[in-house]
Amino acid sequence: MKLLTQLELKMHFTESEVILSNYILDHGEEIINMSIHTLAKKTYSSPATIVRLAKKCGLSGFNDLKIALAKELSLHKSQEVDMNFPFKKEDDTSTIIHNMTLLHKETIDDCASLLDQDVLNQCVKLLDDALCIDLYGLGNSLLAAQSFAHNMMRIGKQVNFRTLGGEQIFLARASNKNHVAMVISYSGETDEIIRIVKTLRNQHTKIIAITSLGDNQLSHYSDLILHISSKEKIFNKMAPFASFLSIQYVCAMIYACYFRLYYDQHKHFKLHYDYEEDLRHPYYSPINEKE
Amino acid sequence: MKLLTQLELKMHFTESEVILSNYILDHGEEIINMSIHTLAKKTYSSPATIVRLAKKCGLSGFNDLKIALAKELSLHKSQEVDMNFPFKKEDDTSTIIHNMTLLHKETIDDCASLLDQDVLNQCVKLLDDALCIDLYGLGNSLLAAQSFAHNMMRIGKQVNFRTLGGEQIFLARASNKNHVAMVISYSGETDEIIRIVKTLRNQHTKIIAITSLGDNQLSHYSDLILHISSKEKIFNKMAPFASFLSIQYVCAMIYACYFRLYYDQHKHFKLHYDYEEDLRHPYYSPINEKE
DNA sequence: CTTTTTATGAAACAATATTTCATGATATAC
DNA sequence: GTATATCATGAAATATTGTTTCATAAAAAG
Repeated sequence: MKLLTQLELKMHFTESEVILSNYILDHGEEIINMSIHTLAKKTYSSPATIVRLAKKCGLSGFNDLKIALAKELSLHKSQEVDMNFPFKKEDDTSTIIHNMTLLHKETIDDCASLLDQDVLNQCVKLLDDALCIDLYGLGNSLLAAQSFAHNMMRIGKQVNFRTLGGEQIFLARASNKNHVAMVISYSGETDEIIRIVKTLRNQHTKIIAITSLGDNQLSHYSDLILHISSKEKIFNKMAPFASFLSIQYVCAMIYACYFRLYYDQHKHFKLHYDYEEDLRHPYYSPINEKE
Repeated sequence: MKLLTQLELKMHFTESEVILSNYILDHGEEIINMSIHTLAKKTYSSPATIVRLAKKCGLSGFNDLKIALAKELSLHKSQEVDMNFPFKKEDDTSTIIHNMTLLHKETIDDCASLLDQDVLNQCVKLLDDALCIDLYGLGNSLLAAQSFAHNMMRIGKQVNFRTLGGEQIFLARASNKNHVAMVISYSGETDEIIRIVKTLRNQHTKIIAITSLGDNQLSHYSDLILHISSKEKIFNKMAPFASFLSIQYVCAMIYACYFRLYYDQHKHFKLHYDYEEDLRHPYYSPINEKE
């Protein structure tokens, strides 16, 4: 049986053992860095009593108890983080890192469960057939999708986007039925984005939306919809970590599935992680070149 | 940093420490029930060497090492994905999603274990004291850090960067001892980056490097070094997913810790996830305005 | 009221961990 | 090439920490 469970049950515990077990339950992490004599003093008992308790719990001694405690406490740490308040003012660096790491992993899990395989396959098909792929989005949304554009271009598929404010509408006006537009917007209700989507519709451009769950105008005008995590509220108090990561994740999945179509063609390419190699040797090595 | 990670990395380890660390990695659970003298005998070393290794890993001694080991081993190991070949040509969409999701989560775990709390705290202190923060990096590296710049600027801290090719060197030349430069480069050996870092040194600019593990020129010239996962090889066959995510993760941690410093000042701000709200109402609500 | 059982901690003891220090190896300076 | 400094290392001394013994006192049983 688990140590912590036994300490809670206090089966056949004597008076001083009850005091001791309560102290251990209340001061878990501290005990681990305490000597048996210190703990004896704090609980107004003795080393002998502590060792007796440890043995009563099926352990060989106090050090064994410490290790059992360390193991169980490392598992017991709660695994839920509030996406809108990942940490408090009083939290120390270690807690912040822990919570922010969890937030990242939770976001990924969340996005994975929202990802519709069929829609993803249809998106990849659409992108493959497209003459031109155009990205639309504001601020962080477009930023998160830019690495997707870079990746696609590396394997020879053109992806266009405009970063200058207000210029995306011109890209939309210049598109046609052979284009596929990827429109990224969390709310799916921003005026500028809706204006763009309406324009795209007029041009008969195919539209893939990456947006949060629920009905919104963007979804209404789109051919295919890929959902991203909506646990992070629109008015996040800190920063749009989850939103950024979600978009990036969905784009990575699209890319991966697209890549598979041309796996043999590209698997021998030397693709450098951050363009540094590309900057040294601006052109990719040809497909048939030896590695 | 996690103990097991450090034992694997063997940074600045001596010969006998390497033997010892390998033995510990191979005999995890056994070590926990072993005395320091027994372990010394098994590894043909001495108690002194073991204590030295423990201290080198930031622990107080052998018992502390045992506890750290117990904690880390109790956390079950997740499935492993080859970061350089996350999926095969024959894999179906569901497998690709599964593997790519794991790759993302593994990368985050990996980065979390590589993150040095003390260095992070020092970075935040440096950034807080800085008159100006400048970002340097090529391609994806800079892209991944741009959302950091946006987040920082939202809470009133100026962060500069240049995206036009070759222009970053001018930013470096214009910096001085009151500036802090964040230089992001996976290899830490790209000519352009080294040229920039040397310039920054001449200008007495403080340098924070975000780079992969191991000695590289960038690390050599930097004041503080934050490491990112190096499991993804430089010549990744598919796309620099892990590299991009790693940089973004480290930047998110810096931002979160920086944010804490001014928690009260900013917690009532309405920070929108993707600038859409900002575009509607270009100016933040003042601090004292009711929510 | 005595005897037995039980709980308990002080202290002696044992084990385990840490530090010191001498040694030899290696690198660096002269 | 030699002198000097630096480093890695383990034996031994030392310190710390954990365990056991045992005397005592209180409670329960006879």
